[in-house]
Amino acid sequence: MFEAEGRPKVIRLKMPLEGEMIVQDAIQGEVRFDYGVLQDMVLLKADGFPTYHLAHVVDDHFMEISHVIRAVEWLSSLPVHWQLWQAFGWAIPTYAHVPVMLNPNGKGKMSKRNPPRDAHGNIIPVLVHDYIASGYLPEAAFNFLANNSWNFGDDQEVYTPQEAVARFDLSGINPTNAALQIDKLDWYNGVYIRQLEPLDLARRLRPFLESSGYEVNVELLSALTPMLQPRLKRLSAEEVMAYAGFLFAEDFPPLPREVLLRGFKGDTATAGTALRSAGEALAGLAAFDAAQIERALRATAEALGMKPKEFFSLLRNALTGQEVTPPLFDTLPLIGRDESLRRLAEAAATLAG
RNA sequence: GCCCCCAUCGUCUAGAGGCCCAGGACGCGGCCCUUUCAAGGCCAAAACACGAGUUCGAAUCUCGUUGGGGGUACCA
Repeated sequence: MFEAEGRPKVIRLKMPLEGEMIVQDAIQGEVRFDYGVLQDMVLLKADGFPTYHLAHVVDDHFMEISHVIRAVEWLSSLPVHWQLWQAFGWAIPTYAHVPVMLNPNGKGKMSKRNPPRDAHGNIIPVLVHDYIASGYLPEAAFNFLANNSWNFGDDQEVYTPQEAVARFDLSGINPTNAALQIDKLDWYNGVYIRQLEPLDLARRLRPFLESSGYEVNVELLSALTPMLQPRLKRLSAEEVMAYAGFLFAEDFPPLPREVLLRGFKGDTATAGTALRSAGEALAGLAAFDAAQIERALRATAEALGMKPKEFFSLLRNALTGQEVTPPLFDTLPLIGRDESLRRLAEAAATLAG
């Protein structure tokens, strides 16, 4: 009669009206549902296409799927699927409903539709791809994720996928929903960055610098990378520049007095003397390498009766213009002897004038 | 509303009745190292949601409450 009237029709799965259904889940254990509250779900829509429920069971049967692993939000539809398997008379695969990832603040599940935000209101990435683009190493992301709702055991936090696979078992998954702790991802990332071969790190850093518009001198980057390695939290031009921007600047214009004297408590004349003395010491070196530079500069500081801290902060100001840099002994060779001497002389001149 | 799942430090977790006045990690605080920043080392603070049971004994078992999450579509 419906058809005669031209009305659309669907095909539903008839569920028992009463009784209790017991399903098995590898993580949640035995779950019970009253048939009374379960609906007759649509299997074929009016347009003739199957719903997920039908497609899932039919597809997975013919694809010989052994384990269905999905998030707990699917647990509610498990009875329908269970009933379908039984209706078809097919063997039911192992179901495992894993906990969902909660937003970092623990409120609501992670979703790209409503991305979480940090304390500053910035969007926190949701897609794995976005994490990679944000400078997180795949190996760090894996390790971090693996430690959510599961753990390696033996109080070991850092491990490889191979090690994890060897130990992993569905029954070891903690059914509790877990909030993502981005701070810990940052820590993992640092751990993995430090484990990289320096040249590998340099290679991975390069595209991030280039996409930010920096021209990369491969030799310089390779020499710089070991200094960056213990300091970087992520692969990002921003972090690299925070430490070594002075090596990437187009030119190095004269620095104002307040920059040159930043953090220095002594008088200007003393500062000027220190810079000139450092220049003289460096000029006389047989080789411009870290070991010789360190020996010469420490001797100079001692001769001047200055504490290393005040002496080196003056040099850092004059040579880099930055408050934070990798250790000077290592970075000076990257600046080069001539340019280093030029910067020291220029700074001394500024202070004298 | 109804149904389902979950519940240990701020966060991720260890813990499957006595080994726990609860262990590890991140973060936080302090100290050491130190030319700045990191890294590294050491120390500290920090939790069994609550209430009833069961038991000689409960973070571990049961029930309830509260809280959180999810589902209630001709979406996945």
